[in-house]
Amino acid sequence: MPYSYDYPRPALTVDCVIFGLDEDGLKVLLIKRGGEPFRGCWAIPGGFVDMDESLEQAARRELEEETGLKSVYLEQLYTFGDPGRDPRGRVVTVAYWALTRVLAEPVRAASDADSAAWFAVDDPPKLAFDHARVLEVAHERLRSKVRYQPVGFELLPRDFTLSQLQQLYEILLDRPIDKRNFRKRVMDLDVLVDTGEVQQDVAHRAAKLYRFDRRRYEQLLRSGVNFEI
Amino acid sequence: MPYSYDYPRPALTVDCVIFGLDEDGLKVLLIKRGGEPFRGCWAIPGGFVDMDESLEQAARRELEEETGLKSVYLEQLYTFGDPGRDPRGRVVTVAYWALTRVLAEPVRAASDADSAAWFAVDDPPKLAFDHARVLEVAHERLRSKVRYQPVGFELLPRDFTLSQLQQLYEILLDRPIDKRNFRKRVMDLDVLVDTGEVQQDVAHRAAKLYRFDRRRYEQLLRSGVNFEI
DNA sequence: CCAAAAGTGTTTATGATACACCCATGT
DNA sequence: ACATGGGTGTATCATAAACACTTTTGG
Repeated sequence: MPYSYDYPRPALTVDCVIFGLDEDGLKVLLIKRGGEPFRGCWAIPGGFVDMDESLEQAARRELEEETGLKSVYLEQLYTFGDPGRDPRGRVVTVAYWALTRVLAEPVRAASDADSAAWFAVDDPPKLAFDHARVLEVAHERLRSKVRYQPVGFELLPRDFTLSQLQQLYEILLDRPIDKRNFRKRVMDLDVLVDTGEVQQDVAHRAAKLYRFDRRRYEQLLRSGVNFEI
Repeated sequence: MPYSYDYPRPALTVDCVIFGLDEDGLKVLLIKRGGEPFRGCWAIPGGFVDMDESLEQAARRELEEETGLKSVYLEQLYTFGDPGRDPRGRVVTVAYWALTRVLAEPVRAASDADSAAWFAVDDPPKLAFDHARVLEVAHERLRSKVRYQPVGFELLPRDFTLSQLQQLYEILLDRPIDKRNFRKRVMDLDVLVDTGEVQQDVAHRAAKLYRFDRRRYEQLLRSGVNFEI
């Protein structure tokens, strides 16, 4: 092999911080480690990068292997590489993050992990490695991103009410939002389609169901529209 | 060594996209490669991560070795790791970026590189590896960051006039800015100190010189002030 | 006295915020 | 009929944008 490198190399892993939402608030998907080190400890799902796959492919593969979750839109978060972050030696990890619908995606314990479960982001268990820091960085990123991009739709069922959407934003932004102003802004963004359906089985007036129009959103995004909420 | 990893490992490098500014506009610092592959080709400065240094330390070290530049504030940009981005085999690179004053920092050709030089960001030479893409991502990041954080001060001499600052923002944002509105906004941010000095040797009324008050800026940033320009 | 950039306020337009009541449905 | 959340409009305030002339200095 011409010009091959022959240095000692750090090991390379990927980790996936997956946020979800249920009635109680914002959740994060963790796995219980089946092997050493930190056996039995909760951790962010992830694992080693194979030589022939891209970083994102690796993240996607590990996520599915460990939690059963697939087809989420992963975004690169940050690369953590301080010496000493792994007791076994030098390990650099490229962290990804994503949003998903908790209820629509029941997680299963899978091959590499004892079990997987959702935890409140505000009150996570003790985490392996420097994963508490990774989670913190991901949570910051989510909070900052939600302000200027309509990321939240990924956290809701496909069809949702405006009140659900508002609750979501109130959780993410951690402040109450005025109902009329919120609806005005959201409808002005022009990225929701009215499904024509309404909520079922509620003990009050049924709310209209909307759906996020990703196509339209990407169109508007390219044309420079501002999606600040 | 307990629990040691024994997988094939990608090689790990760091790269530093350094932006500067001179009379002609926005510049980027490149080195001419002294070895294969891409010998003689221009590239973003960078190199291998040692086993005992952090990623940022590695970036800082490589930057100084190859260009003589030190003490810049590096920020992590993105990690590029597609298989095939390096002809020698699997190489993952963690890219950093920074802003610096071109004139205050004459670059020298250094050990690992034939030579270093500044190039117009809009018209770079053909670059090694996927460095054209890396530069593109860095440029996007700069443009998006400059909108809500006063990053630009790093590109100017320590003492500068409001017109210089405005020119800088016009270059970065690529649009003309109204002089009175710009001055109003900038002075309202309350992060400039009047040095009491004025420009020397200009063939017109001498402008006042200001200095960026980083201490004050970080204070305000923590207290949640918005620095949108 | 001319050229060249520095410096300075006010008006207008736009978008953000605050705010309260009636409606539809299930029990 | 009542409890529960769904749905709607307007007035006010704050911030952003548009805009033109006088001042200083060196040549």
